[in-house]
Amino acid sequence: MSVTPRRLFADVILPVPVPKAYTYAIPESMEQQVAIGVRVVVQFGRKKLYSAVVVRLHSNAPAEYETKDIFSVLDTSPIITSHQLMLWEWISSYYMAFPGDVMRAALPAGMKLESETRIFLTGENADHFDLDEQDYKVVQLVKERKSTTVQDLCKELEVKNSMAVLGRLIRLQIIRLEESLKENIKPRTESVVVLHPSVSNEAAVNNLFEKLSSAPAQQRLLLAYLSLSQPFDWSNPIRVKQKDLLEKVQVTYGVLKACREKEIFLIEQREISRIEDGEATSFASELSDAQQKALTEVEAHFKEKDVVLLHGVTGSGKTEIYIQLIQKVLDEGKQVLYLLPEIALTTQIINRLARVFGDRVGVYHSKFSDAQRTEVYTRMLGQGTDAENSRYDLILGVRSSVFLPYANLGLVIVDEEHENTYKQYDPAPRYNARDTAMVMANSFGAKVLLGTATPSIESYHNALLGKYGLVELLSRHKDVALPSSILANTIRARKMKQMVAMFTPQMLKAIDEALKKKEQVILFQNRRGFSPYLECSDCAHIPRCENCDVSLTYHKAGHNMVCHYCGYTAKVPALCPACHSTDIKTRGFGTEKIEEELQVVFPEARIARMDLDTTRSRISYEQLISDFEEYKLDVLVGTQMVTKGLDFDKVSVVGVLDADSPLNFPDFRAHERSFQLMAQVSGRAGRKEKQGLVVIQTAQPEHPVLKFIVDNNYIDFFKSELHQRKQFMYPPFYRLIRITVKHRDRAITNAAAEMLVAMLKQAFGKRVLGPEEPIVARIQNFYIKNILLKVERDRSVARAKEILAECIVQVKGRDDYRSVFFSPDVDPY
DNA sequence: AGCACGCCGACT
DNA sequence: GTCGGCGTGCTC
Repeated sequence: MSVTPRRLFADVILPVPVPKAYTYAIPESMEQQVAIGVRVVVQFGRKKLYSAVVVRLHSNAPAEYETKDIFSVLDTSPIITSHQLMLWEWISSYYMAFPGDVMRAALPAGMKLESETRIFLTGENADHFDLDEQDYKVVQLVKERKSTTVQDLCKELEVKNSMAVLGRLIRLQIIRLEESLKENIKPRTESVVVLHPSVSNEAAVNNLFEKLSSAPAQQRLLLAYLSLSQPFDWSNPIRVKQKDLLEKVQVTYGVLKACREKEIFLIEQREISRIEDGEATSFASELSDAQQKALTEVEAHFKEKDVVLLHGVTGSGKTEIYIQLIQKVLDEGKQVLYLLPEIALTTQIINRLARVFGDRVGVYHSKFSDAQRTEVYTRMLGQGTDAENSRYDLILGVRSSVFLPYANLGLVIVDEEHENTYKQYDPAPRYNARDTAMVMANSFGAKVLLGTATPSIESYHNALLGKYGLVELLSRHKDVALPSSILANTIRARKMKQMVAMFTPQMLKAIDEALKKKEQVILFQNRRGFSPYLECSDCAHIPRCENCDVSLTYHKAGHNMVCHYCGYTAKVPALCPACHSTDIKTRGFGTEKIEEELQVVFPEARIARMDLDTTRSRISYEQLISDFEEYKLDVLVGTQMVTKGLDFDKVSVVGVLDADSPLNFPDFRAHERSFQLMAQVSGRAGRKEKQGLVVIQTAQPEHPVLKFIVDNNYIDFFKSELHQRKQFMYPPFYRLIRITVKHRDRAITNAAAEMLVAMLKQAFGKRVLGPEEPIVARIQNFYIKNILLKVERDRSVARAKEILAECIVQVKGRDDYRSVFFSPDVDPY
């Protein structure tokens, strides 16, 4: 009778798009280290090693397959918390994404170690075992180069079972694996100065002063140190930055060095964050009566409700209210997450919060390097080197910061709650950070504040239903008047031949008057559908992308044509490829064209353009903004970007060049988006004592949405929109799932989409829409069809998703549809 | 995702 | 006759 040894198994999430966790055996030597939330290295497939995250431990040996052993363990303590794992699971099931996709989105690249796994000799055991020829060869190879990567080693070995050899050597602890980060994160340090321990009381200092009578520079240094390190505490002398000290005394490093040698000072290295941190210098400013009232209301709602919607018009000073709330939560010893959309996370707001909260603020921005993001992550785990001080209490971040390892979250602020950039689209998981943050908050029992000037229909509806608390702040701060808006009829102006380029007389008059008064102007052009393209004047040929069904966008810089979907670039042809005419002209108008035409009309004006092309780097973006702030520019022409969170005092006129394209966008959110867009741009007009003017150019001045915008009437807009949503079965009454069908062959795409629709209709009837051809029906040589599934709010969405998943499996089961891609997008934007 | 296996075209 | 194209299926 033999007793089989109890073997432990670990289910792990791999960073690959497979539908579930995989089970690996835990070698006895690793039993102590393997825990839920630690990363392990495992072999997956024939020769690939991955770092995976342990999500479950058990002792049920799987019957249907052989388990492989875990190769090695990477962490000594979990780097994923239980809250995070819960969140991963929720995202994976709610957004129908693979766990591996969630893992990829959740961890900064530095912790994913798809980077390079390196092999090292442990320097032990090599002589203690009888190694066969292959083992020996591996050991020799590793020895020769000190360390090597798994990939290189396998290439060189030219044996089939090299993974098995590696595994054996690891188990014998002859070699070990280590994840080397591509970008090695060295802590940044600074020099700090502190009194030498021998100078431990006032008498010692006085004594020193006398000794230094012949060294006035050193005396001054000592004096400056004492004044910089106020309030002084002998038992715990304060460390002063070397840089500050030397600057104050205006002496060179040599003087300080002399002091160190005389054992007056110690110079130490202190690890600092890569993120600029300031001391907390200013306190939150006083709230106005309206702000104070709103704050009180928010807090009152929080007593009963978990989520509060703060509807505050632009310029009403929501940020001050946030600061007060953050302060209170931090005082309770809890953490705060302040979510902002990508474009709104500017240095303006970062600096403002850093001034109030100092180095308790961590910033998580996609434009920061991976090293910086990894640092924020590890500090949140409390694994920074300076442990007690290191944990951030306030995270200021974009979408992906919902994935950080919070320990005791108390409050989440979602600023610009309505922003569609909170929804990730491109790589799965297609999650909405606002909704995900609410789930995360819920697991901590934390409160959520949604702030916006133009609430999303969903959120406002929830507020009116009483699910969220609602606080309205509808007057601007410091009694600044809301701007007045006028509609400029482009059809009539065109008929009467009053248009100058793309400008109506009203628009020109407004710009002219502003310029004369030395005030600034912002012109907004919705990018979508109006990028400049080329057209042959003789045969009307339009250059198109080879891989996608779109016309190529003309870029003046470089004189080339670019596809905005796949990046395909081509030089502008000298002759029309269709008719060999030389008369090729640009059509449509983008910001570039507007800037050009405007310069012709107002040759004196200093005009700049702000769009994707001019703001590729963070520096150029900030440069533009500061130039505009410092009044080095008169007019800023821009896309979406100019609508977000920028506060300029001298802007008196805002022009919307084309209100029609967003209004006519074929999508159920077109009206909502238009309202938000125009309300946001309008909000840029008229700060301080002056009322601003907004000029909206449109071909349909009777459009009801434009009426609501001109009247600044959100409530009635909301009511009318809600009515439509109900009638046409859209959110918030129905949940949407959009399924994108993709294949290289148009006929197969269409047939597979039709088949899926037919199957879905059996289960969902008329709640299935499509298949529809998207605006761009071919991207990178894949033909695309969309299917829309509507699910009632009170129906089980989970069940609907199950049915959908089953249907997809069945369609993919058909021989000819095997290679068709189906990607579901839950709550699409 | 990555990799192997497998079945069809242009080469020694 | 093979080398290699990428379509398909599997990975604990």
